[in-house]
Amino acid sequence: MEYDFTDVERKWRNYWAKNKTYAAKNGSEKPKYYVLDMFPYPSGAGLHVGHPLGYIASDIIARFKRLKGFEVLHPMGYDAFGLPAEQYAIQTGQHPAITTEQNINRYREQLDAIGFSFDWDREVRTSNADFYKWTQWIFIKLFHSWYNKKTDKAEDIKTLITVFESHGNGDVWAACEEVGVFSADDWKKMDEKAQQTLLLNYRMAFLSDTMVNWCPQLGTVLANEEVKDGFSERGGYPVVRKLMKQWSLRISAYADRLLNDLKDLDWSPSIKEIQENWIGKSEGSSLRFKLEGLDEEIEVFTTRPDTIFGATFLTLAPEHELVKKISTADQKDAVNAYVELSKNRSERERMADVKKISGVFTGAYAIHTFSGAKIPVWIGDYVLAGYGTGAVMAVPAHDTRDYAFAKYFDLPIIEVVSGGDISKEAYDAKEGSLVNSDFLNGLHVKAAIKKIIEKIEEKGLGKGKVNYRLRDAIFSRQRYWGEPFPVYYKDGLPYTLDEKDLPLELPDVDAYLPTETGEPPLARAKNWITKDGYPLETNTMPGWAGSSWYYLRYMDATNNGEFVSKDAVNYWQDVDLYIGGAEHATGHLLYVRFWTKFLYDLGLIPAKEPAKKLINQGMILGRSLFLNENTNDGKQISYRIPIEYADDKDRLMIDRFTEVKKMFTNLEMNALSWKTDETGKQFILLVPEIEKMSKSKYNVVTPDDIIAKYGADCLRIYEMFLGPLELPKPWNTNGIEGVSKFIRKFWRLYHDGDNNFQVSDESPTPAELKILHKTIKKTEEDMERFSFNTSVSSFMICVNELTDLKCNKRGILEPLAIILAPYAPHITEELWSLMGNTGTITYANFPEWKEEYIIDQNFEYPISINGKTRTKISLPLNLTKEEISSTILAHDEVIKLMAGKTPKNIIVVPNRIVNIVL
RNA sequence: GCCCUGGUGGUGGAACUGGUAGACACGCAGGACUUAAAAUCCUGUGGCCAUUGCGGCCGUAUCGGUUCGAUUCCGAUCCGGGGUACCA
Repeated sequence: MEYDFTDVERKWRNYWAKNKTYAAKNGSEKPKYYVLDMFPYPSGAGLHVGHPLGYIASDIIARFKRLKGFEVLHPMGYDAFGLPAEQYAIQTGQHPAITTEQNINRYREQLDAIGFSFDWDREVRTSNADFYKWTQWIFIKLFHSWYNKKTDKAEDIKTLITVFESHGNGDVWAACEEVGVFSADDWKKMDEKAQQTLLLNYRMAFLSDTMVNWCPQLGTVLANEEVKDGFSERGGYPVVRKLMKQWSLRISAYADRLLNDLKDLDWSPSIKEIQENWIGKSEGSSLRFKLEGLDEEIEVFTTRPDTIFGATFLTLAPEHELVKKISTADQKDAVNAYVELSKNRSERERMADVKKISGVFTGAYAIHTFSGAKIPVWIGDYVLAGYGTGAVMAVPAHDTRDYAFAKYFDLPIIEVVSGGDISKEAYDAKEGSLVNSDFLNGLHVKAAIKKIIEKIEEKGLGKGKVNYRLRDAIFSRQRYWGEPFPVYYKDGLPYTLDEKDLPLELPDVDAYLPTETGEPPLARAKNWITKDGYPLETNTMPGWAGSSWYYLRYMDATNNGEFVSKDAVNYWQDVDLYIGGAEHATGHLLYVRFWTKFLYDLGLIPAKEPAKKLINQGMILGRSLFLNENTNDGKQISYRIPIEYADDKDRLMIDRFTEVKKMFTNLEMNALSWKTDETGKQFILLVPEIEKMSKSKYNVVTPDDIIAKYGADCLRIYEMFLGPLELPKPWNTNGIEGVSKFIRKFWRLYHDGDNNFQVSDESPTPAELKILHKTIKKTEEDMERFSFNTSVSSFMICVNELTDLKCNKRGILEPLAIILAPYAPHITEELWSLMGNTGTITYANFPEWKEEYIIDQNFEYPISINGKTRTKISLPLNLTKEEISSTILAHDEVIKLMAGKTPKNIIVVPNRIVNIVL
């Protein structure tokens, strides 16, 4: 008779559900701890063994914190709007809500089977109207806000209107589109339409013509981070640039705060760095150049104003507005041809051609601001229209791209910073001193930058400026399965619905496709108008809308009157530990920070960052198997074989070959290298390869199979035992037997040889107490640094040692059950109850370890000679350095090892090591 | 190219602040129990040499440095994973 996990695990899961064991209490007396997982998109494929990795880790922390006396918020929900359900709807006509519901039910079953301690009363689904009501509500807040750079925060648009009414916009410093100066009188004379049009330039959520990433196959625009190398991240379809009227969110207003506040976050250096790069702050100066014979100026942005005397030409982006105006008659044709060419080249082509230099001379000349020299103005598509001013002052000696351009078109190169060899390559480093630079000569780069900016500002030619790479976030999607905008149009201008009319529910449509005229699917809905007859917005919000604030909703998930109550948010504040994949670094994790800061600015929430600590769990990789066939002409063809056809030695036995043959019509049996096993059966040895786990790669392992065979506790411990949480690792079940053995061995500590429960009330011996207390200490320390794999090891050591001592004493086994409970909740509940406790182990007290049980009287010193360990000598702990060295040197074995030599030096580190130098 | 990570037995990994490298587990080999198997238990297991007895040498990607002592710190190189890419 052995431990039967099936019944025990089922029994306790039912108990937890029935008793709402994991319900979190708002406003509890206890200190709070909020541990959150990135909620999943419920795909049709269900969970594979990689998904629960992070959930198990967070669940262990949640359970540990409960034992430590915290009120723990540990919720789960679904990121339920999204493309796959909609694509499926297009193919089958089935409403995406139905597919989504089915998938969620499947996810829920799988999650429940693992024994997570989620508070399911707080479940959220972004596609539920009572959730997206508040997503729409936040959008309305964004629409009615502007970013005041003077106070450095978002404010109600009313404060801006008040200023306009009294002073116009002359003194307003806002994050906004380019707006001309107007006075209070001008403002008052404007009609409603003019005023609204103007305000649209200031709003945090605004409508504008934007160059977007249009994906024709998906029929929608995509955000920058949804595009990889010119193809859509989902589906891998080509993406083109297109000018469209779109909703955008003014995330760029927060660029500096998003960057600065990173330093206080306990997030991994790599995620911080990815965000830093994505925000892309660069400091420099703007600078205007006059054009010869024209009443126009070109403004450039440069981070190296110190190299101004090395500027030998200017380069404009082909899209630059001055291109047409300044081109001379004899260059006009060449310029037009080049502009046309670049316009039609897709992003993809531009990227592929990075190394290919192209450009054309406009015929115009600029006057060098300081030297007065005539310098030519060129066009080149290495200059991007969207960054800085779309124009650069080219300093070929000190910029690699300018250097390549100058070499190619044979333009002059003047060295102005010493230190490199400009005959060979550009010298980009910000080190060295200035030469050939008039009043800057002799200065170091940093000092020169400071001086030249002063000079530029003094002459009124420009000013010190900061530029960001971060673009405003495009917020419309031409899709069905997303949040409808709470927006209608009057006179062609957008207005928001009244808050009391929320939610604006997603209407039914006859097909999930764009209309014949190319409008989004919502244009198909009947009566898609307000009660006053105004047309409603037909775009929907992107996938990341709901996920940008869902962590707040969990705090107060059923509140119908507010997105989250003040009491709830003041108690829970923010997420203490957030666990999820690193692939969300530039998307979700940036947007959720942005929305948090926005809501904070409006005084709606107390914390300005969503999550204090973030851990990115490593991906669990799949192991794919390939069958290699040698063709007659000596080539090799690989077939991907579903892993369920192979045995645990990667062998495809002959009796399963017919099934495989059905998948591949060309597969020739006699072209394969068959081998014979011990029993005479034929098989083919398949070739493994480690890659991402995915349905299409036939390498998915589901948690269900593992749980059926070994139990949920075993799956939980095994996933933790695989290695450090953050590292990516291939899935294999090689070690799972070891974990399963450990669980059975643990069970046997509490039982006699016939599986009868048997725990004694004898007092524990010092040896037993030592084993227990060092394990408590170790697991507690490991928990602090999220080192779950090493904790599992120490549990194994503990159980092994107690087994050796045949210890079955309550004084040891009861605390042991508690410290193991976060990892193996089912078996420990059962043992806890067998030991006579009523109720759950969840809220027991985590035992405290005591130093007195752990410390030894002696320390076994490793004795090294010249740094190499030679022997070990046990000595009492309380000796002085001198006592230790004299005892050691007098020791027989040491005398033998020293072979008559006199030690040159002896290093004694108390309770660590002794090293004798000969 | 640039930035960030990582490289330890046959395998997953441990060694937390420079102080006994390889914990724990898998696998493998041998043994006990059993009619047999499963389960369980015991022994061994980095490499090379010597194994009658101690033992000796090498070893944390490679090369070099700092140190009484380096998987850990520093420099250079190689390889893997991730991010990013005309951002002026």
